[in-house]
Amino acid sequence: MATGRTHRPATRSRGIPEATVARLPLYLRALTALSERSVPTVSSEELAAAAGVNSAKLRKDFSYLGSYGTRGVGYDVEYLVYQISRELGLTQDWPVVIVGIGNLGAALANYGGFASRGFRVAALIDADPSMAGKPVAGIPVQHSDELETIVRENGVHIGVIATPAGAAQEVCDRLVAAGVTSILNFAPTVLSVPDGVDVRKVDLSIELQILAFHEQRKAGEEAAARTAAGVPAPAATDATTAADGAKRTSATDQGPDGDVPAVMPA
Amino acid sequence: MATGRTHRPATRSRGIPEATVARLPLYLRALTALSERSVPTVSSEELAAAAGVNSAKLRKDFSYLGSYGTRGVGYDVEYLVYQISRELGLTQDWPVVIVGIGNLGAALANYGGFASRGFRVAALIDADPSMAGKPVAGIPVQHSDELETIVRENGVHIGVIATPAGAAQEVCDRLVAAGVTSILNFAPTVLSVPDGVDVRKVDLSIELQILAFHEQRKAGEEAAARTAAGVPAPAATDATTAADGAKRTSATDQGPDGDVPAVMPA
DNA sequence: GGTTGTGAAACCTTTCACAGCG
DNA sequence: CGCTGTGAAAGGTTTCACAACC
Repeated sequence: MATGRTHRPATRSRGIPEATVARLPLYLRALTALSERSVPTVSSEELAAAAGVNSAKLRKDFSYLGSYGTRGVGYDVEYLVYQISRELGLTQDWPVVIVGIGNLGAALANYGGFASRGFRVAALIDADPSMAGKPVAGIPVQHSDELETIVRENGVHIGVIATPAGAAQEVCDRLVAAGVTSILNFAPTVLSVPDGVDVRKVDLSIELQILAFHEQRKAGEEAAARTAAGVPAPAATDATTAADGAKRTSATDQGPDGDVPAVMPA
Repeated sequence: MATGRTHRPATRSRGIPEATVARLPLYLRALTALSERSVPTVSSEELAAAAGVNSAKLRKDFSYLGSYGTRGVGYDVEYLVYQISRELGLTQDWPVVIVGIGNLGAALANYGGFASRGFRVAALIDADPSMAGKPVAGIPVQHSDELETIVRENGVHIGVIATPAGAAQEVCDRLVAAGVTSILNFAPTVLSVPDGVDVRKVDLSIELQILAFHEQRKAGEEAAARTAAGVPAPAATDATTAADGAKRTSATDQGPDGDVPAVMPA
């Protein structure tokens, strides 16, 4: 594993596990909802249910941030919102550029969740000259020629790539050269980036394929469960998958778990 | 852990770890590209580079599927494509419905990656009556009233939710009631589903927040590294900072790592 | 009473390193 | 020789369960 840094020699204090970091936004969302309903405090149990994780995990996660709760009472909603926001770096606002304004790019530009958190869409960029000037989500699209200028002048550190696969690497290179150090990639490609640049990848078809795997397994199980010595069907795996809680109909662990996109210090 | 079913006589073999399952689509994509270039065989090293993981991991992953390689040579591309496709359940085709045809829904409908794998968009559904009949990606949008009928008549097991947050739970309930057992959720909500239904969640703003966390940390490190006794900045982490990795510009481990969306047995 | 915070155990994932085979 | 396949070690994550505290 060539990976340059990543390792970080044990980073004492403030050594928040990746798995925990990935869940903080989930807690933040749940807390924000509570805050809007003016709920003053929550127990780990309640908050965990709202965020779709279990309470032991949530308490452990919070323990990495510090001791922000009160025994016998719970957590102060407002205070926690602030602490988590600060930890995630959302108390400042991050200018973001979106490159590739097709349907997906437009969807991203219109997505309210950005502005509500510490993100601001600084510019929309597309290679198609006929798009230039056209407003999307109230922001005029700019031509790729401007990419470097835009990134530099706005001090953009985070870029979103929503171009076709073929254009992604070049866009990535230009973003990085202009100063971007974090990239959210929606194109179905593995991006090469220099050391020190983080890439996260979101891939629709990969998510579906993972679902298909489990779906197939369900079908196999059904068949196998009733057929004892049945067909040479795709061998019903262990189980792991589904089934876990009682017959409850509440979400129990929807959040992060263990896969797909991830930060990679390049 | 109230383990509902799970029992199953321990069905040995075929116990593929979740982390591995999440990477199979990555390998498949890389292999498909090689296949298109008519490359007959690959070594674990080459394939790993193309998929953005390291070779030891890749070999371990493949070892769960069986021994499909040849020592001293590598893996047969076509054969591996087939084996992985089969393992993921992509040799059959999965009808999928997309609910909520806004920008995101349209982007999904237009996304080529679906059809190319074993997925077929069986229907597009939206609650807005004025959308009804309008073709998106060549498929006419149908009104939500038809949801149950569409799901049943097409034998749909996988549903994609791209509605606003407020509508997601209701849509989810209806999909599940009609027979859907796997859901890909793009709405920023935690969905409640009965036991046995898998949910995967893709959340744009969460991905950005995770990037922001690392971005912030980078800034903190820089400041701290040069300031020894500097400002009371957000507590600078350790700081492996400066030069340490090679100057390589290749991606090393972009793929899955350990967070975000995941299957959740409900 | 109730609920947090946390060591310790259990579990899962990645990485190492090399035996085994073509 | 080269490369796979895999035990074993290392590291990370989740869960347990209970002491500490309000």
